[in-house]
Amino acid sequence: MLQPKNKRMTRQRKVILEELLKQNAHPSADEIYQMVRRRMPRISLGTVYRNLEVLANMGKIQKLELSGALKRYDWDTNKHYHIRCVCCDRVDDAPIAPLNQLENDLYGATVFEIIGHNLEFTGLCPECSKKAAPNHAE
Amino acid sequence: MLQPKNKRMTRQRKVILEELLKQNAHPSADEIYQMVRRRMPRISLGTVYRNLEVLANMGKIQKLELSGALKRYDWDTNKHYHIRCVCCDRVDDAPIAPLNQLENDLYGATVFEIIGHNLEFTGLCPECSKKAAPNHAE
DNA sequence: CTACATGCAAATGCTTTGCAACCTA
DNA sequence: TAGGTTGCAAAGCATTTGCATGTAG
Repeated sequence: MLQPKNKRMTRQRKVILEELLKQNAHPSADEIYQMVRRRMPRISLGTVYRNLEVLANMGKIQKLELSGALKRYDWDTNKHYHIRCVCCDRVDDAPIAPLNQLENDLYGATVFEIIGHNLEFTGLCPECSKKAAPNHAE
Repeated sequence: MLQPKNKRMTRQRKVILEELLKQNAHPSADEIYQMVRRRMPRISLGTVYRNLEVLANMGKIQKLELSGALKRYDWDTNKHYHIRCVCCDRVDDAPIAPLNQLENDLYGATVFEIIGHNLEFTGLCPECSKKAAPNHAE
């Protein structure tokens, strides 16, 4: 949580960011570790975790607050929602605009000082949908 | 995940449910364990986890899919949203009606078969709000 | 009776951290 | 050169699981 203020752009930091930028998916820390490892075999998982945290704090990437067990990372720092497959945990962007007025609806109705909100859809991706209903009479 | 079909109402199961029903908050498994332990000192944490899972599958309670590290449990099985304090992790119900039309907006726009959605607000509870801005000139 | 449950302890899996060596600005 | 950073390994923590014993129906 406590981090130095003066951040360096180390080789590791740069490669982690580069690899994440290539992704359309929303990889987990370990998946990013596997990708980075192809270019830097000696990098450690701990370094990946530390750098993802730093990059998120720098605002260069977004740490997704999703309901699954693993944390996931997104190079797209714009506000947007996600949809997660309940079966295989695949995460896509949800094609829906941000609900900007939502937080106003809560204003005055709660004792909390509202900071933000997060919306997540759950569903079945095409692959798992097929698997779940193999004898589905269309 | 795989569970027997014929569920029994054991002493442990009953006490866990009773204690959860008393709560206005949304306790974690360990918090429930602590509460139940006062009445059944020899109950194990594993039993609490197993029973919370069973009770959720029976539809008697709700397992919250929130973004925090811990899973939380709610006796209110009706669809509703929550607001979480980013500072102390306190979770309250969000005073806002379910957005039933939301999933329709996605229909046809995604390759996913939509199952549901979850909306979570983040904010500061009154206590943490005070702590965060002690010299706030109102 | 017997299939389901429990208590206990060990195992799991993701994430964090202490530390000495190593770089980057 | 100083302070941030790394690799490695160990620790942390929530949650799950194997197994022998106990119990509800």
